[in-house]
Amino acid sequence: MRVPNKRTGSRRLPWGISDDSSEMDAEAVLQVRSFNRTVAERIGAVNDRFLHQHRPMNEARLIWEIGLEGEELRTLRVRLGLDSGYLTRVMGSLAKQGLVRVRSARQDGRVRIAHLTKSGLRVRAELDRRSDELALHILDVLTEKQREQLTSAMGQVERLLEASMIYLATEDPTSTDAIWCFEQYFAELKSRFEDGFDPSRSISAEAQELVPPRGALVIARLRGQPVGCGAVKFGKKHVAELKRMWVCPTLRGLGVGRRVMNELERLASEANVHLVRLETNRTLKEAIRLYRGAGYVEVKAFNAEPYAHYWFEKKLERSSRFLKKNGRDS
Amino acid sequence: MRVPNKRTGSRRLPWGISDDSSEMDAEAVLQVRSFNRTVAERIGAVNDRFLHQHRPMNEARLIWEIGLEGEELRTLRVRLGLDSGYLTRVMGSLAKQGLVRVRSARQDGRVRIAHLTKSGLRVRAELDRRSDELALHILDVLTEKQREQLTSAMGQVERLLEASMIYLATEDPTSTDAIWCFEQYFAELKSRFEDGFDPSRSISAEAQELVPPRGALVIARLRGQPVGCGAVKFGKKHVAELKRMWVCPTLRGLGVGRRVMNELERLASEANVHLVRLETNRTLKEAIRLYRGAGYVEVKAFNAEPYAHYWFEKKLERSSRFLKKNGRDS
DNA sequence: TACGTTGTCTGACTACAGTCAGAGAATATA
DNA sequence: TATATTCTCTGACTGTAGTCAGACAACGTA
Repeated sequence: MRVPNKRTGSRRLPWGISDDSSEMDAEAVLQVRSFNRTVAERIGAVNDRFLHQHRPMNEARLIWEIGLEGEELRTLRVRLGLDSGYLTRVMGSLAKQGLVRVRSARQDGRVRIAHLTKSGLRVRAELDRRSDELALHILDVLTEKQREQLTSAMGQVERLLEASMIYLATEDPTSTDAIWCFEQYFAELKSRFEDGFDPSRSISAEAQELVPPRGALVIARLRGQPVGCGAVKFGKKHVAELKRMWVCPTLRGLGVGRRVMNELERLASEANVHLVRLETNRTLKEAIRLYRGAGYVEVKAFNAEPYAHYWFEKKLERSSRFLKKNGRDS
Repeated sequence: MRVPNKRTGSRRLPWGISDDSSEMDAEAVLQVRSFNRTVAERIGAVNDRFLHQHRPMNEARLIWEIGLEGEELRTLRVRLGLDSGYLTRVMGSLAKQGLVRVRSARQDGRVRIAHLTKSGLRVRAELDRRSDELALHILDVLTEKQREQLTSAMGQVERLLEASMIYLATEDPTSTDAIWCFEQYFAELKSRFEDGFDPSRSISAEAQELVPPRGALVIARLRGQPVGCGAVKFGKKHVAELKRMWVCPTLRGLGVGRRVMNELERLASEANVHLVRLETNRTLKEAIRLYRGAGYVEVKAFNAEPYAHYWFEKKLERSSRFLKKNGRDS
């Protein structure tokens, strides 16, 4: 796992939030530790035994992930993080038990596809059932009110833990993931703007403008999947423009946009930018709130972007803060 | 693990709460499942790798559990649920690494006691540090507000999951655990009553009165530890009395008292009791609320208990509910 | 057509988790 | 004093997780 890397990676970002990690509430740390111990370790172990009952964990995971429609081995390998030789063996064991059948793909003779047999599907349904049963067993003894409290608290913990697992990286704007993010972004603009959105009418941000030294693209990821992005174009006279700020709808309100923006500002600052500007559409209320909250102030139009209603800018403090932080943390 | 037993055990109790488990909110079940998957499996696995880094899990657990003062092997065996042969081997491995020293106990030459050496203590401190670090890493990228939300939600989840892990059993009132519970109960009365509490002045409930056919003692346990109790004395004319209702202070408000009471009522009902009575002191406000909420109504004093201010009673419905439920669930 | 790449499979490992049967010493009990 | 019990230790297992190197066929590309 990349936990240590992720960690040092996050440390280097001067989000302003990690500022006080040394003075962080000791009670909070204790609560998280206690939670880890009680829930992640103890409940986790009980879960495994109860759910998989006599079936090796990886067999159960595979049966689950193959799903009803079958799945390519290479996909499974990546998704479950298994060694290719190991996967072959576990798959062979499942095949010997008559739970899966593996065949080559039509289009590409190299890739192999696993399907669940009928009895494989039965086993999968059984896993599903036990999962339900475990959940019911937990809820069973609680009162209605407690159940509501528990599920809502669980949802919150999940969401915030996921937030803490999101990490940022500067990436190539021509990668498939980058293009996917841009598509999501455009699709959202199109659906939200009062009169749609046509990228060709808007001010461009070509791929070559989003790589050093002309700019940068930051992608936020959760478990390897892209969940947000933001770009910056370094212009003349120490001025830069923010572009394509997008966060996956299900993960909004968790500060991802803020983190992306801070990272873009950091990159701009490193590129000797003194002023960051951006324009936005009036329908993007969360974004506008984000900008204002981060210290952006409204100015009059500095370009002719047809879809924009507001123009913002923010002076970057060129104090020793960033340098000091980078020096201290890296 | 005793999960399955616990489950059927809990199913047999007509708590009135588990009534609707079949119609239980499907969303709640989905939320719990999702939580189990995300938190218990994923985060749990990351935890382990990160915390133990290259050290076998059981070695790490042992180092942790031996603690600063040392611990008897038999205690460790029970606490961690390890096979005795296996424990010897793991302990041997730790000894070979110079992390622990094992010696025989003075009083009893059979029992062996493990102590951490200096380098063992260092390793333990390192585990401790990494545990902190992991917590910090989770909190790191969150805003102050999110941190508060997360820790409070974590606390709630922990508490409610623990509530769901509490199970009840009818037990022998002369066991050390039963006596411990009574001591806790008396100690609490003594500290809360306006003029203290002296058990000898109060109406008795001897051990032999709390075993069938004269009565029963129910003990609530969490991870094997007693955390609450309640007793019932079956009297003449189909009348029973509730006694010694106590719940560990840290676990109040989770419905444990209610569950104990329901179980006592069920036992009374089985013993052909029609009316349950109890008396209580005015300082025990939660208990009074519990009784009223469960359908007990205040009546005039039916005994001369010197510490009582209120007397309550409740008619047990002798409908077919209990019988039907028992028939259906067992 | 040659060559590198991709995806899979095999063999040969290591290490940890966990179980079972039985030996042996120290202690408790009849 | 004889016998049972408690606690630990040893040996001999099984099964799962996980790694590494290399073989090989199918495919894409120069």
